[in-house]
Amino acid sequence: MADVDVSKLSLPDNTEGLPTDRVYKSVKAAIMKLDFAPGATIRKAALCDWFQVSRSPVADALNRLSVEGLVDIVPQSGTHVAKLSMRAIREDAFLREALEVASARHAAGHRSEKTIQRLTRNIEMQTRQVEDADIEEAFETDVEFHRIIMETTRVSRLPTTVRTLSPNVDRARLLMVPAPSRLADTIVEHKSILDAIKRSDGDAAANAMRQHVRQLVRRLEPLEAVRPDIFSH
Amino acid sequence: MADVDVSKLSLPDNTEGLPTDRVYKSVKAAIMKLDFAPGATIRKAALCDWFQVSRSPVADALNRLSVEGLVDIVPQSGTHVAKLSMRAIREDAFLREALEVASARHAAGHRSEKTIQRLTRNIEMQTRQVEDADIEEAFETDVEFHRIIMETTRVSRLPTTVRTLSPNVDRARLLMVPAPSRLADTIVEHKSILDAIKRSDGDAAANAMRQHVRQLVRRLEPLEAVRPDIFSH
DNA sequence: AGGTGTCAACTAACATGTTAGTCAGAACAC
DNA sequence: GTGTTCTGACTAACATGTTAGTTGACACCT
Repeated sequence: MADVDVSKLSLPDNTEGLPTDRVYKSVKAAIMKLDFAPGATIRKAALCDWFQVSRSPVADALNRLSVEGLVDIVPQSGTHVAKLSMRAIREDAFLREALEVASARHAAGHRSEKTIQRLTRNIEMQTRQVEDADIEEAFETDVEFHRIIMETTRVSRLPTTVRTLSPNVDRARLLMVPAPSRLADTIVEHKSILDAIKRSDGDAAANAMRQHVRQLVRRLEPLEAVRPDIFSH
Repeated sequence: MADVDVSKLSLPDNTEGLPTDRVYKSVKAAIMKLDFAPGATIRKAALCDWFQVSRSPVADALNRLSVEGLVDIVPQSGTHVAKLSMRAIREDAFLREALEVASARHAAGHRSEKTIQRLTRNIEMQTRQVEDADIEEAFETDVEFHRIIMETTRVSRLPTTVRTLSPNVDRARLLMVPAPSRLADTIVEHKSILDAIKRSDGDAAANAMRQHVRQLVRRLEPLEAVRPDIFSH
């Protein structure tokens, strides 16, 4: 498999923070943005050259990514960007669904005026952004909607945990062409989640969130056939 | 804070596997069994002596444990066993509940005769073990009950993920004196979970599992007052 | 006595030399 | 042409020397 293109890495000259963290964040971002193709070989020496650091911080950073499942390190052989697989995506999606649904149920059981206000405004904002075809911003507002709900749980690491547990869902999502009709559907689904939270109806909030999250993986299913090069069976 | 007692580590002479893995597994086990007291200082040099390896594998192993939240590495200063905190326990418990509940719902929606048979036998076995006061074995059978349900999801890493996401729940659990009456309650709760799965009633299975899992954290709440030495507030 | 500055000891992070395992390809046998 | 063996280049893992940041204790000043 071809090598990754280190020139796609960000912050090569930024010298702030610990070298290990710089390499970790930079490589992780490249993998999550698909700038590093799934299956490609990562050459540690190339990273050492690029960041102008020794092998230690590079090895440490890749070890961390290995724990998260973003790279595969074959002992005494080589390091590769983890391939996508429909199995991994479905597994990730199960974990994400579990945590998102539990968060929605919690939000309904512990609703506050403040939260409802934030969610209401969020939906209004996204509605406007979709009308104006601001796809990029609408996407970010969508993520924010989920973050607001997760924050009600007071589990501070929840947003990070969800992303860490389901990296393949996020990577695969980038391969989809964003259908405008889907954005409208998203808003409808968000509204029904908010409605359930307003009524303090935990079951309804959980069900609405479950339906919402399942739309994503449902739309990811066809990807494997379209891009077999970056999928491992 | 006092240093950890390296002599409590297992397998000092076992020379199989990669050094990094040996150190990692050994130290992790010591932390999870509370052989390494929460808050105690881990001296890397002592680990090097104990395992007869250089600083590299020790540092790598502790980095992995740091990512999992089991040790706190203070840059250029020192490494400590993560303290317990009721906040961390509640956060862990939320994640565990979310995943266990989702698993139970899935089991009810995808029930097979084989699974029902295994769960039925598991409950019978635990009933006998409780009658015979085989506390240790009953505990293991309890864990197995949850594992069977998680296996229905086909998410192979689920049992590992649950444990990795909630280490503080497992550590705190060791501090409790096992009340015999609790074991009897456990069996009743397992039965109601199994009943719901038999009926393919996802909502009921989820609710039963939620009630069951919440018993644990409810019983952990008083611990902070009893053992303030290993809790950080 | 209480607060402050300095310094020495200790620590993790980083650099680099060394070891051993892996793999692709060449050479060879059939 | 096909399958096998060998070999050399490449890799991650490990050992060890070096650097720089933190901490706590002690002396010193107020």
